[in-house]
Amino acid sequence: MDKKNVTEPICAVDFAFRRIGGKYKGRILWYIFNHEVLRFGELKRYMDDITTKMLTQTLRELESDGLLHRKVYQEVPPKVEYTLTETSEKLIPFINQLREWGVAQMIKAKIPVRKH
Amino acid sequence: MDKKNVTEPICAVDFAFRRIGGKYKGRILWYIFNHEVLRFGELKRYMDDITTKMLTQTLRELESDGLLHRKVYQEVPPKVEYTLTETSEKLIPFINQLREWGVAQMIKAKIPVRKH
DNA sequence: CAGAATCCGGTTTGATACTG
DNA sequence: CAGTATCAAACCGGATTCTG
Repeated sequence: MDKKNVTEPICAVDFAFRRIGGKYKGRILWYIFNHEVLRFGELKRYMDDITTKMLTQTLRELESDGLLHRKVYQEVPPKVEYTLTETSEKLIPFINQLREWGVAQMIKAKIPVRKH
Repeated sequence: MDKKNVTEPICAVDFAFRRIGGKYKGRILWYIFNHEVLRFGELKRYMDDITTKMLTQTLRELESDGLLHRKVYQEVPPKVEYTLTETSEKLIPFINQLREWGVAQMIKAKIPVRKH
Protein backbone atom coordinates (compact mmCIF):
# COMPACT_ATOMS: atom_id res chain seq x y z
CA MET A 1 0.00 0.00 0.00
CA ASP A 2 2.95 2.21 -0.54
CA LYS A 3 3.61 2.16 -4.25
CA LYS A 4 -0.07 2.64 -4.83
CA ASN A 5 0.29 6.28 -3.97
CA VAL A 6 3.50 6.74 -5.88
CA THR A 7 2.54 5.66 -9.37
CA GLU A 8 0.45 8.13 -11.29
CA PRO A 9 -3.28 7.58 -10.98
CA ILE A 10 -4.99 6.62 -14.21
CA CYS A 11 -7.96 8.84 -13.49
CA ALA A 12 -9.81 10.50 -10.63
CA VAL A 13 -11.75 7.37 -9.75
CA ASP A 14 -8.48 5.51 -9.53
CA PHE A 15 -6.98 8.27 -7.41
CA ALA A 16 -9.89 8.25 -4.99
CA PHE A 17 -10.01 4.50 -4.59
CA ARG A 18 -6.34 4.38 -3.80
CA ARG A 19 -6.98 6.67 -0.87
CA ILE A 20 -10.01 5.04 0.65
CA GLY A 21 -10.32 1.71 -1.13
CA GLY A 22 -8.38 -0.38 1.33
CA LYS A 23 -9.87 -3.03 3.51
CA TYR A 24 -10.36 -0.80 6.54
CA LYS A 25 -10.11 2.81 5.45
CA GLY A 26 -13.77 3.46 4.79
CA ARG A 27 -14.79 2.00 8.12
CA ILE A 28 -12.12 3.87 10.04
CA LEU A 29 -13.29 7.17 8.63
CA TRP A 30 -16.91 6.25 9.24
CA TYR A 31 -16.38 5.27 12.86
CA ILE A 32 -14.34 8.36 13.63
CA PHE A 33 -16.98 10.52 12.02
CA ASN A 34 -19.68 8.92 14.16
CA HIS A 35 -17.80 9.58 17.37
CA GLU A 36 -16.20 12.85 16.27
CA VAL A 37 -12.99 11.76 17.95
CA LEU A 38 -11.59 8.34 18.77
CA ARG A 39 -8.55 7.08 20.58
CA PHE A 40 -6.42 4.28 19.20
CA GLY A 41 -7.77 1.66 21.59
CA GLU A 42 -11.40 2.69 21.11
CA LEU A 43 -11.06 2.50 17.37
CA LYS A 44 -9.47 -0.91 17.64
CA ARG A 45 -12.42 -2.16 19.65
CA TYR A 46 -14.90 -0.86 17.10
CA MET A 47 -12.98 -2.34 14.20
CA ASP A 48 -13.07 -5.61 16.03
CA ASP A 49 -11.18 -7.63 13.41
CA ILE A 50 -8.02 -5.59 12.96
CA THR A 51 -4.57 -6.11 14.44
CA THR A 52 -2.63 -3.30 16.07
CA LYS A 53 -0.17 -3.48 13.24
CA MET A 54 -2.70 -3.02 10.48
CA LEU A 55 -4.52 -0.33 12.41
CA THR A 56 -1.33 1.62 12.98
CA GLN A 57 -0.30 1.22 9.37
CA THR A 58 -3.68 2.22 7.99
CA LEU A 59 -3.96 5.22 10.30
CA ARG A 60 -0.54 6.41 9.17
CA GLU A 61 -1.52 6.15 5.55
CA LEU A 62 -4.71 8.08 6.12
CA GLU A 63 -2.75 10.68 8.04
CA SER A 64 -0.14 11.11 5.35
CA ASP A 65 -2.87 11.42 2.74
CA GLY A 66 -4.35 14.26 4.76
CA LEU A 67 -7.47 12.36 5.74
CA LEU A 68 -6.85 12.20 9.47
CA HIS A 69 -5.58 14.44 12.24
CA ARG A 70 -3.47 12.73 14.85
CA LYS A 71 -3.19 14.50 18.17
CA VAL A 72 -0.70 13.20 20.67
CA TYR A 73 -1.05 14.09 24.36
CA GLN A 74 2.30 14.12 26.10
CA GLU A 75 1.29 12.26 29.20
CA VAL A 76 1.57 8.88 30.86
CA PRO A 77 -0.17 6.66 29.96
CA PRO A 78 -0.05 7.85 26.36
CA LYS A 79 -3.14 9.22 24.69
CA VAL A 80 -3.66 9.76 21.00
CA GLU A 81 -6.80 11.10 19.41
CA TYR A 82 -7.85 10.78 15.80
CA THR A 83 -10.25 13.15 14.06
CA LEU A 84 -11.32 13.77 10.50
CA THR A 85 -9.87 16.56 8.40
CA GLU A 86 -11.71 18.98 6.15
CA THR A 87 -10.84 16.78 3.23
CA SER A 88 -12.09 13.54 4.72
CA GLU A 89 -15.25 15.16 6.02
CA LYS A 90 -16.18 15.72 2.41
CA LEU A 91 -16.02 11.98 1.90
CA ILE A 92 -18.60 11.22 4.56
CA PRO A 93 -21.67 11.67 2.36
CA PHE A 94 -20.19 9.22 -0.09
CA ILE A 95 -19.40 6.66 2.59
CA ASN A 96 -22.82 7.08 4.10
CA GLN A 97 -24.59 6.55 0.78
CA LEU A 98 -22.46 3.57 0.08
CA ARG A 99 -23.36 2.30 3.53
CA GLU A 100 -27.06 2.70 2.82
CA TRP A 101 -26.62 0.83 -0.43
CA GLY A 102 -24.90 -1.89 1.56
CA VAL A 103 -27.75 -2.07 4.06
CA ALA A 104 -30.26 -2.50 1.26
CA GLN A 105 -28.19 -5.25 -0.30
CA MET A 106 -27.74 -7.03 2.99
CA ILE A 107 -31.44 -6.98 3.71
CA LYS A 108 -32.14 -8.41 0.27
CA ALA A 109 -29.57 -11.12 0.85
CA LYS A 110 -30.88 -11.69 4.38
CA ILE A 111 -27.56 -10.98 5.99
CA PRO A 112 -27.92 -9.63 9.54
CA VAL A 113 -26.99 -5.94 9.61
CA ARG A 114 -25.02 -4.91 12.67
CA LYS A 115 -24.97 -1.34 13.87
CA HIS A 116 -21.95 0.74 14.67
CA MET B 1 -10.65 -11.89 -3.04
CA ASP B 2 -12.77 -14.94 -2.52
CA LYS B 3 -12.81 -15.33 1.21
CA LYS B 4 -13.75 -11.68 1.47
CA ASN B 5 -17.28 -12.46 0.46
CA VAL B 6 -17.52 -15.58 2.55
CA THR B 7 -16.75 -14.23 6.00
CA GLU B 8 -19.53 -12.22 7.59
CA PRO B 9 -19.24 -8.50 7.05
CA ILE B 10 -18.67 -6.48 10.20
CA CYS B 11 -21.07 -3.79 9.12
CA ALA B 12 -22.68 -2.32 6.01
CA VAL B 13 -19.68 -0.15 5.22
CA ASP B 14 -17.53 -3.25 5.34
CA PHE B 15 -20.00 -5.11 3.15
CA ALA B 16 -20.06 -2.37 0.54
CA PHE B 17 -16.31 -1.92 0.40
CA ARG B 18 -15.80 -5.62 -0.12
CA ARG B 19 -17.93 -5.37 -3.23
CA ILE B 20 -16.46 -2.31 -4.86
CA GLY B 21 -13.34 -1.56 -2.86
CA GLY B 22 -10.88 -3.52 -4.96
CA LYS B 23 -8.17 -1.95 -7.04
CA TYR B 24 -10.17 -1.89 -10.26
CA LYS B 25 -13.82 -2.40 -9.43
CA GLY B 26 -14.88 1.20 -9.11
CA ARG B 27 -13.23 2.12 -12.37
CA ILE B 28 -14.70 -0.84 -14.23
CA LEU B 29 -18.20 0.13 -13.17
CA TRP B 30 -17.55 3.74 -14.00
CA TYR B 31 -16.21 3.07 -17.48
CA ILE B 32 -19.01 0.68 -18.32
CA PHE B 33 -21.54 3.23 -17.13
CA ASN B 34 -20.00 5.90 -19.34
CA HIS B 35 -20.22 3.74 -22.43
CA GLU B 36 -23.42 1.92 -21.47
CA VAL B 37 -21.92 -1.28 -22.79
CA LEU B 38 -18.33 -2.40 -23.22
CA ARG B 39 -16.67 -5.44 -24.67
CA PHE B 40 -13.81 -7.18 -22.94
CA GLY B 41 -11.14 -5.75 -25.20
CA GLU B 42 -12.51 -2.23 -25.11
CA LEU B 43 -12.61 -2.26 -21.35
CA LYS B 44 -9.06 -3.53 -21.22
CA ARG B 45 -7.92 -0.64 -23.37
CA TYR B 46 -9.65 1.87 -21.13
CA MET B 47 -8.25 0.34 -17.97
CA ASP B 48 -4.84 0.60 -19.56
CA ASP B 49 -2.89 -0.89 -16.65
CA ILE B 50 -4.69 -4.16 -16.05
CA THR B 51 -3.72 -7.64 -17.23
CA THR B 52 -6.22 -9.93 -18.94
CA LYS B 53 -6.05 -12.21 -15.97
CA MET B 54 -6.95 -9.55 -13.43
CA LEU B 55 -9.64 -8.14 -15.67
CA THR B 56 -11.26 -11.53 -16.12
CA GLN B 57 -11.07 -12.26 -12.44
CA THR B 58 -12.47 -8.92 -11.39
CA LEU B 59 -15.27 -9.07 -13.93
CA ARG B 60 -16.25 -12.50 -12.64
CA GLU B 61 -16.39 -11.22 -9.10
CA LEU B 62 -18.54 -8.30 -10.08
CA GLU B 63 -20.78 -10.63 -12.02
CA SER B 64 -21.20 -13.08 -9.18
CA ASP B 65 -21.97 -10.20 -6.82
CA GLY B 66 -24.75 -9.15 -9.17
CA LEU B 67 -23.07 -5.93 -10.25
CA LEU B 68 -22.54 -6.81 -13.89
CA HIS B 69 -24.40 -8.49 -16.72
CA ARG B 70 -22.29 -10.61 -19.03
CA LYS B 71 -23.75 -11.29 -22.42
CA VAL B 72 -22.01 -13.82 -24.64
CA TYR B 73 -22.63 -13.81 -28.38
CA GLN B 74 -22.18 -17.27 -29.84
CA GLU B 75 -20.19 -16.28 -32.86
CA VAL B 76 -16.70 -16.33 -34.29
CA PRO B 77 -14.73 -14.33 -33.37
CA PRO B 78 -16.19 -14.31 -29.87
CA LYS B 79 -17.97 -11.27 -28.54
CA VAL B 80 -18.86 -10.56 -24.93
CA GLU B 81 -20.59 -7.47 -23.68
CA TYR B 82 -20.68 -6.13 -20.16
CA THR B 83 -23.39 -3.87 -18.82
CA LEU B 84 -24.40 -2.61 -15.40
CA THR B 85 -27.21 -4.17 -13.42
CA GLU B 86 -29.97 -2.41 -11.54
CA THR B 87 -27.96 -2.85 -8.37
CA SER B 88 -24.75 -1.38 -9.72
CA GLU B 89 -26.56 1.47 -11.41
CA LYS B 90 -27.54 2.63 -7.97
CA LEU B 91 -23.87 2.92 -7.15
CA ILE B 92 -23.04 5.28 -9.98
CA PRO B 93 -24.03 8.52 -8.25
CA PHE B 94 -21.74 7.64 -5.36
CA ILE B 95 -18.84 6.71 -7.55
CA ASN B 96 -19.32 9.94 -9.40
CA GLN B 97 -19.31 11.87 -6.16
CA LEU B 98 -16.13 10.13 -5.15
CA ARG B 99 -14.68 10.93 -8.56
CA GLU B 100 -15.44 14.62 -8.08
CA TRP B 101 -13.77 14.53 -4.72
CA GLY B 102 -10.78 12.93 -6.43
CA VAL B 103 -10.67 15.62 -9.08
CA ALA B 104 -10.66 18.35 -6.44
CA GLN B 105 -7.85 16.65 -4.56
CA MET B 106 -5.81 16.15 -7.69
CA ILE B 107 -6.14 19.77 -8.68
CA LYS B 108 -5.02 20.82 -5.22
CA ALA B 109 -2.07 18.46 -5.43
CA LYS B 110 -1.37 19.60 -8.99
CA ILE B 111 -1.66 16.12 -10.40
CA PRO B 112 -2.76 16.12 -14.04
CA VAL B 113 -6.33 14.87 -14.29
CA ARG B 114 -6.96 12.61 -17.24
CA LYS B 115 -10.43 12.16 -18.67
CA HIS B 116 -12.15 8.92 -19.39
C1' DC C 1 -1.96 3.07 26.44
C1' DA C 2 -0.32 3.31 21.90
C1' DG C 3 2.32 1.71 19.53
C1' DA C 4 7.14 -0.62 17.24
C1' DA C 5 9.67 -4.77 15.63
C1' DT C 6 10.05 -9.17 13.80
C1' DC C 7 8.76 -13.26 11.62
C1' DC C 8 6.16 -15.55 8.23
C1' DG C 9 2.35 -17.69 5.47
C1' DG C 10 -1.27 -16.50 2.36
C1' DT C 11 -3.37 -13.86 -0.97
C1' DT C 12 -3.14 -10.77 -4.68
C1' DT C 13 -1.14 -9.27 -8.71
C1' DG C 14 1.82 -9.55 -12.66
C1' DA C 15 4.41 -11.52 -17.07
C1' DT C 16 4.19 -14.54 -20.40
C1' DA C 17 2.58 -18.03 -23.35
C1' DC C 18 -1.16 -20.37 -25.24
C1' DT C 19 -6.22 -21.59 -27.19
C1' DG C 20 -11.22 -22.25 -29.04
C1' DC D 1 -11.67 -11.82 -29.60
C1' DA D 2 -12.02 -13.28 -25.08
C1' DG D 3 -10.27 -15.48 -22.46
C1' DT D 4 -6.89 -19.93 -19.70
C1' DA D 5 -2.82 -21.70 -17.65
C1' DT D 6 1.34 -21.44 -15.28
C1' DC D 7 4.86 -19.54 -12.76
C1' DA D 8 6.91 -15.93 -10.06
C1' DA D 9 6.98 -11.54 -7.49
C1' DA D 10 4.88 -8.38 -4.55
C1' DC D 11 2.15 -7.15 -1.03
C1' DC D 12 -1.06 -7.93 2.68
C1' DG D 13 -2.06 -9.09 7.05
C1' DG D 14 -1.81 -11.99 11.30
C1' DA D 15 0.64 -13.66 15.69
C1' DT D 16 3.69 -12.60 18.95
C1' DT D 17 6.85 -10.08 21.70
C1' DC D 18 8.56 -5.83 23.43
C1' DT D 19 8.73 -0.71 25.11
C1' DG D 20 8.43 4.38 26.72
